[in-house]
Amino acid sequence: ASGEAMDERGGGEGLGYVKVMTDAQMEVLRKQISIYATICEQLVEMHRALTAQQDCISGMRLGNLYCDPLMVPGSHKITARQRWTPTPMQLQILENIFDQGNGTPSKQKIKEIAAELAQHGQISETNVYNWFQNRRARSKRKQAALPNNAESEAEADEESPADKKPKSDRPLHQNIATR
Amino acid sequence: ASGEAMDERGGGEGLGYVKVMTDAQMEVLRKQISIYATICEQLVEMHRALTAQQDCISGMRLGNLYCDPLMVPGSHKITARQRWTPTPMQLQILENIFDQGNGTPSKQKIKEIAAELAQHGQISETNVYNWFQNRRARSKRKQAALPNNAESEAEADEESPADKKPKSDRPLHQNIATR
DNA sequence: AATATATGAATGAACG
DNA sequence: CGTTCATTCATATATT
Repeated sequence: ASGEAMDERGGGEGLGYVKVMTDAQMEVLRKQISIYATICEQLVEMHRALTAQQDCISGMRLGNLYCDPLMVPGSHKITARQRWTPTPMQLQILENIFDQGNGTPSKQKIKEIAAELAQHGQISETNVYNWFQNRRARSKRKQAALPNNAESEAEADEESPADKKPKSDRPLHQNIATR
Repeated sequence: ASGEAMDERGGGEGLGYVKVMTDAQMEVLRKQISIYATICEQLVEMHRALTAQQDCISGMRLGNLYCDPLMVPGSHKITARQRWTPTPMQLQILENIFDQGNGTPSKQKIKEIAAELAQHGQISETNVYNWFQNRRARSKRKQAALPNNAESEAEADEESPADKKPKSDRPLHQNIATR
């Protein structure tokens, strides 16, 4: 039970169930991701091609901030946030690194990562450090929190076979233009 | 998708099983899609900005790739996630506990509370944890609001178990430039 | 229905 | 490091 204890949301009725997807639904999602991945790659490439020729339009760089790839998360960059929010691209990269298993990135590593991420948006080494700290802590917490809850009287709420460390599941399409 | 999971694993047993995903897995996918969606949006926008000046480079239009397709309706509606909603009974109990002043329900307490609430409806420890976090944070924020107003703030450690959901101040920052 | 508000959940940063 | 705080996001509910 409590497979993903720290993440499950109570459904509604007291009936203990595991929310699941059918193969068909899964297929839809897979396809969606695939489409996005493809489009992203194409767009990134296209962008490269375009910017490569931007030189001829010397004056028109839109300043230096010419909508650099995936700047600013939610929307456009107009809103100055006080706290850092990783851009999708940054997130992708971070997740990738995290999934590689090498736990606590050394100070040196942090620097490198930050440097790379800086190409995709504003970021500081502290941000990277915090991110890894949080990521790890939360991943851990998720995995815990399921030992005992047999005290639920009369509730046949116990099962959920698929339980594991939620860490190693690779989102089947993780990498795109990680550069 | 040929419907069911009749692929590998010959599963001769008459009971054809359905391959499914847990909530956690689903969440991963959802996030992935979300990220891609965002990246796509930004890339497209970026592309638009660039092509706007492309006139001098006429030959480089790359056709109309614009991933305008059915997806990316601005907000990725791929997977509407539902959230836990406390039953009146659960809410009552939670409020009671909260009003008892013990500001920080330790993990152990959380477990107990969750166990108790489970008798009145589906719930998880995370739900309880979140509830307290939010309750406290919002109670606090409310206090901080309108410091110098004729309204005296009979707040904090009052009782009134059945009381809840007072008026809200003005967050005034919900959505920003949402396209 | 469209908009506004309430509130569960996610998460960057800070604390001990 | 583990835990907590503060802020933000997304969705459920209420209001028009």
